[in-house]
Amino acid sequence: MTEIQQQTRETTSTEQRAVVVPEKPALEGLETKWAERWKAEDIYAFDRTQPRENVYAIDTPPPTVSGSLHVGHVFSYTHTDLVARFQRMRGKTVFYPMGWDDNGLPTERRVQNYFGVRCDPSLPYDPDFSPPEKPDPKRQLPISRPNFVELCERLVVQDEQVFESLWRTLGLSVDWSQHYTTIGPKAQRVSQRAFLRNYARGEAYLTEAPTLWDVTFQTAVAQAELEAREYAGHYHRVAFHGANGPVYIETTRPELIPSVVALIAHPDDERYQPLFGSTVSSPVFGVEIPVLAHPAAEPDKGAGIAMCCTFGDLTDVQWWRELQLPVRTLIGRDGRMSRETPEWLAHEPAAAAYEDLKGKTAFSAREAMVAKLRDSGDLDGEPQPTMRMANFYERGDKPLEIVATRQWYIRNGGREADLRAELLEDGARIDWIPAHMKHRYDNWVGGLNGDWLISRQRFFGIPFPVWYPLDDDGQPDYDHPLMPTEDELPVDPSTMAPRGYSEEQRGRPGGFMGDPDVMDTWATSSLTPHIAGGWAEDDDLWQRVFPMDLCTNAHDIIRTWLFSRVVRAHFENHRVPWSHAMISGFIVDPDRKKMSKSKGNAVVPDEVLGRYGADAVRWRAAMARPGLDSPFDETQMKVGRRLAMKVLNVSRFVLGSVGASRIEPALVREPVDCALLGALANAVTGATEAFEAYDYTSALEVTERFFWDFCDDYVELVKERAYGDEGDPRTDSARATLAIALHTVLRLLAPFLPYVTEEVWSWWQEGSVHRQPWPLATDLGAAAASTPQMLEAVAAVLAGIRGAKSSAKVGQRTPVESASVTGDPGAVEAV
RNA sequence: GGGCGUAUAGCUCAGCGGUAGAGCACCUCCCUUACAAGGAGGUGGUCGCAGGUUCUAUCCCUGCUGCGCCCACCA
Repeated sequence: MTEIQQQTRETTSTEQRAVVVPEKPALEGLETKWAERWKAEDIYAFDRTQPRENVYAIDTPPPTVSGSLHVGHVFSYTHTDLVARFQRMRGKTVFYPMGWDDNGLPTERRVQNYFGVRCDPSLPYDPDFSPPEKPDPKRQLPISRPNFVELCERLVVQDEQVFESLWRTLGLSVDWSQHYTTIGPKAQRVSQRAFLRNYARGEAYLTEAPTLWDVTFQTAVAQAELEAREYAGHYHRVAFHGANGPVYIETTRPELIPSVVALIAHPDDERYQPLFGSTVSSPVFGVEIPVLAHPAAEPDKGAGIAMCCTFGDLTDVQWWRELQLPVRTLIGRDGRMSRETPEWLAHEPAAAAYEDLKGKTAFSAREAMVAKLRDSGDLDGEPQPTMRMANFYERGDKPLEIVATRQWYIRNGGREADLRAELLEDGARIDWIPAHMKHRYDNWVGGLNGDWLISRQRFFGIPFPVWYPLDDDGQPDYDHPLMPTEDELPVDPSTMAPRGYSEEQRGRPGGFMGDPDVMDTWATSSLTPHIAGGWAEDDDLWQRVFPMDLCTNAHDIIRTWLFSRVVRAHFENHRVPWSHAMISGFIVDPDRKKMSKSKGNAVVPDEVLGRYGADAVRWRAAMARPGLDSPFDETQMKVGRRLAMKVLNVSRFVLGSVGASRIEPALVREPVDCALLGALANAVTGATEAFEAYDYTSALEVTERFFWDFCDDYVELVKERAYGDEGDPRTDSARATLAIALHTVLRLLAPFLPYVTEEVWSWWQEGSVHRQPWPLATDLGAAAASTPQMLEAVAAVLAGIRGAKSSAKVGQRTPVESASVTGDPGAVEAV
């Protein structure tokens, strides 16, 4: 326990102060009242003078501020907060920063829609620009990149205020002075510094390679951002012409026939063995192409022989690489067929046939191609409709193309068995909650098929701190990039010149060009421990918070955020960035479908918080165990609200009617009182053990069980005795027990119901309940060693009497004339 | 196709070797001096299916089925 808290403990347990209980206690208004007080008094401030062993550090996912939050977010952030509050009361100073993920494509899209603009990097900066009064989403106004970035920065500030306000209302015990953004100067410095170090150590590299490409956003996309979706298409049975007759292949993408580089079948496939080594000519175009063998060809798929194009899919990439085939790219970055006739189609009849395909989208090129195949008689039968899975960018709505482009990568084990094994070992060093979530990590790392692509052809992001020298012809030399020193960071190569060059040399032969790309947002958010923890900038802080104790995120971003942080810390710090990973499930709709704004089934947090109050929503969140999906059900919020109301009312009774009795365990003498404290001691122990194992749900259940029994049975039972005269040992015992139980149970409930517990605490205690020490069974005195059996027996008698009254259909106030209690506590008869 | 999880009262979930528990919902009663956005009492289950281990299985093992998620799947 820290010194601070030891002092607090003495203060609260000895001081007697006036008890002020409101006439009509209510939940309404508690959020505003206490959120303001917590902010003003800095209740959740991190104490950076504490040594590492007294620190509990949390890495929290920075929410995408341009998105919208739904109750799922509210629940999982609450889970983190439960742990934070428990650890704080256990005596740790909690490092609990909040970040906003505000860079990247989601922000760009929101700016486009919000202001009705689009970025055109060819335009010059307009210092007097102001966005259109009435945005027309159909006619987006083209603006310069600097103007566009200004709008992004303006909008995220607005969005971040909304988010912060929601988190404060929810009662997250974040230290807001530690907050960061993924586009801010600190994030820029950290991202660029880490990148420079990755580059210097050979972990980051630039290369030209086939890349998954989104034609809508015109940017490269990483493996982690893929989503396989069903996509309707047709199988086309198409004839290639060999020396001994036609060879039929089946394809869903006939528009790629002009870029075919080989036909490929399995080496053991007897049907095609005679053709291996020969050539066939492509339909319509008459291009001679080889027939080759490769084990990745599947004999039972389609015709068993596939056309390999550069590039139709990832198998094509594999064949191209392993069989050293030429590149015949036709689909460009805009998703359209090349407007130039490529050299391999320069001869007739290919050149004439290609004229009709030039500049067409993949879709219309397909139609044109099918018509040509019909004309030439190379289409066998009619196209057969089929549903297949295709790769999409998770934010896009057109299937990805594969385009050869120059991109920055960070090694992640996708190409190296040794590194992959090390990263799997890292996963095993993390304590996963729940444990089975480690499988997700292992599956992902084990299934990587390439390094991590971090460059994006977008505008609002952290630029690569890189320039390229231009040779005498003005061509960039990508093999000798120019880098800044770390103390120059952050840099923007689009507005700054590299050392030794002047701005006039930009784009000139013998001069330089800036790298035009930005980093993907994961390349920044993979460094959240470093950004928040002051890596390489505030070493004193860094030493106190890293490695962190806990990372929390939902299971869908194990493959992205969690894994990428492991990669960066592996290279930079040679260790895992946190000891524990607590994985949240989703909040799903009543049909168990994932909530999402696009499906229209997302529940807006403000409404729920307004209707039931933050404590009730937090209570419901706490009922969802780590890793388990939980259906949203509003009726359950009422239960949380009822608990919060009960806390107010029973506290009002204990403190108001009975008086602020002393918290003196020595006064507790009566057997029933001792039994109550015994039950409380069990609850304290149970809740503590559960919380230490990150099982906040069980901690709540144990606490609630005690609390309801306390209210329903014990309080009813001792009312009369508690109303007695002070000085009567029986009365004093009852009152002390009530006070001790309330004093303890408020602290047990504080992580779950921060508002109502704080409110009640303020009626009779100094300071914030959230800075109090977590209760210990040993604080309850000798009486707490009693077993709760006596209480259970009495409760059973009470239940028997109540049952008898209920059967007799009389009010519970009705006096009992006689009751007989036998050794079997269940057998109670009342008249 | 591979992996992971899950299957218990109408709903949400706990239990995990000794013939079933909670909350909600439902029914009944009670406006009781902490509490009607309450209180009290009660109804309700061959614990997915089929085998196996065991004196005993909801719980352990095997197989199957349903559901969910992740991955793979563009010929």
